[in-house]
Amino acid sequence: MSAIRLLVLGAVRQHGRAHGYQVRNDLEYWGAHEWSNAKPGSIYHALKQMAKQGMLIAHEIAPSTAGGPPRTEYEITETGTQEYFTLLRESLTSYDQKPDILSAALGFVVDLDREEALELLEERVRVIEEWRTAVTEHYVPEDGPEQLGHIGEIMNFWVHSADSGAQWTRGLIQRIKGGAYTFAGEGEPFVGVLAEGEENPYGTGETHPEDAR
Amino acid sequence: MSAIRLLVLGAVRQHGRAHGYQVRNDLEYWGAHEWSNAKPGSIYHALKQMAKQGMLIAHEIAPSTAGGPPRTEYEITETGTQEYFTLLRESLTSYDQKPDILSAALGFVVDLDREEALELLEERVRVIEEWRTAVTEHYVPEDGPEQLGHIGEIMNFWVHSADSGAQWTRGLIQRIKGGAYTFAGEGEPFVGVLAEGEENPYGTGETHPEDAR
DNA sequence: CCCGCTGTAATCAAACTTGACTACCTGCTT
DNA sequence: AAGCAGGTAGTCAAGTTTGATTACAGCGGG
Repeated sequence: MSAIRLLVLGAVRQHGRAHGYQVRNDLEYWGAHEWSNAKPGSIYHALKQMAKQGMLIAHEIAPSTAGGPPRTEYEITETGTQEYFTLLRESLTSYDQKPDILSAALGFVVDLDREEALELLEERVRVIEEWRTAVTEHYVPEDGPEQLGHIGEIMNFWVHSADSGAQWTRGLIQRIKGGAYTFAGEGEPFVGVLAEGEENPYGTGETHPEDAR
Repeated sequence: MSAIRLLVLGAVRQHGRAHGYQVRNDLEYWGAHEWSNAKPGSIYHALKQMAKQGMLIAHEIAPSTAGGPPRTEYEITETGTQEYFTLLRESLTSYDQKPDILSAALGFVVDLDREEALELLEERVRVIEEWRTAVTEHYVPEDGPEQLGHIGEIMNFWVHSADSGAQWTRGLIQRIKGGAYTFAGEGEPFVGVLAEGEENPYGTGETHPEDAR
């Protein structure tokens, strides 16, 4: 699974109704073009695909107030909302060491209630720990890890990343337990989207260092 | 860039001459199907593509000794070798927080000489540190990170990962400085491929825990 | 002897991703 | 008044990835 569907569903949902360019702009605002595959092509493709699959309804809109070709607005359906929460929960608990999935989920974690978020994150820690045990048990030869030579460094790297990920998750759990952030049903939600016309301080301006791949 | 080209080039190079299934088997032996997109389709596609681009030469082979359709053996060219080392150096120094690239490069790091490997890894640490500085400076609003709300956790996560990655790299540098592993030109290289007929202890047997996405 | 099972080897369609490109309008300049 | 820079909105072809499926050979049991 890639992060794009979760990102797009989440963006549309926060707006209630959004066209492609709005979604694209939100994702840029969140920095998603830096750490995920949220490029225009992928976004429009995801919108069309999910409309075809009944997660979004496409509304054709008259040639737009401000320039450009006729645009399509999308609205999330019941199926789409279910899919959204399924993806969100999955992304928070699963450990596939692709950081874009977790990043995307973090952006939406407050759509859950505080208690569920904590449960999912604790599950995440458990999953990472299990993964760690299984990997070390399964991949270390009986006659010691020296057998692996430098190949062992790959495993070493995975395990290090897993430990670091688990530690970070524990920190997040503490912050959430400590009352940080506003979760579902706790009053005025934090608004993470740009209103129509609001300027985007993090738009694709000067090149960011990450571009130096 | 994805890890697949580096993996495939490296595998072919170690064999001298290899057909798709051999490459596929090596990658499985290295656990690459767990942490990268090294699925059959991608491997065969990469072989064909790189043959078209002159990095590999394809030799049609008679219908094979042991079952299956006629197979094609691939041999790396001079261009392919250059590309291999370019990719390898890039993968060691770049920081794109996609762990599969680094993992792949780790598997081949001993194809460089010890001194160059150290230089590249030190460069990697520098790149990560620069990235960290740039990101924190660029993405933290003037009026403090609290402005970001829970969205700030995404950045927090990136930064934590970057720090962890830098720390791990420093550890690796120490181990290599301390004389670990056998690098290019230091005698008998470590053999990380399966000989024809050798059984693969890490083949796709029982499900690994990572499959629980 | 032939049927299904396993292992070897590769292909294919469908989905996804990428990066460049089109098209249109507004406002500012010359 | 022409033109062009810049913002808005989206499309497209080419390339890549995925997961399922095909094709063939050898082997063992009934």
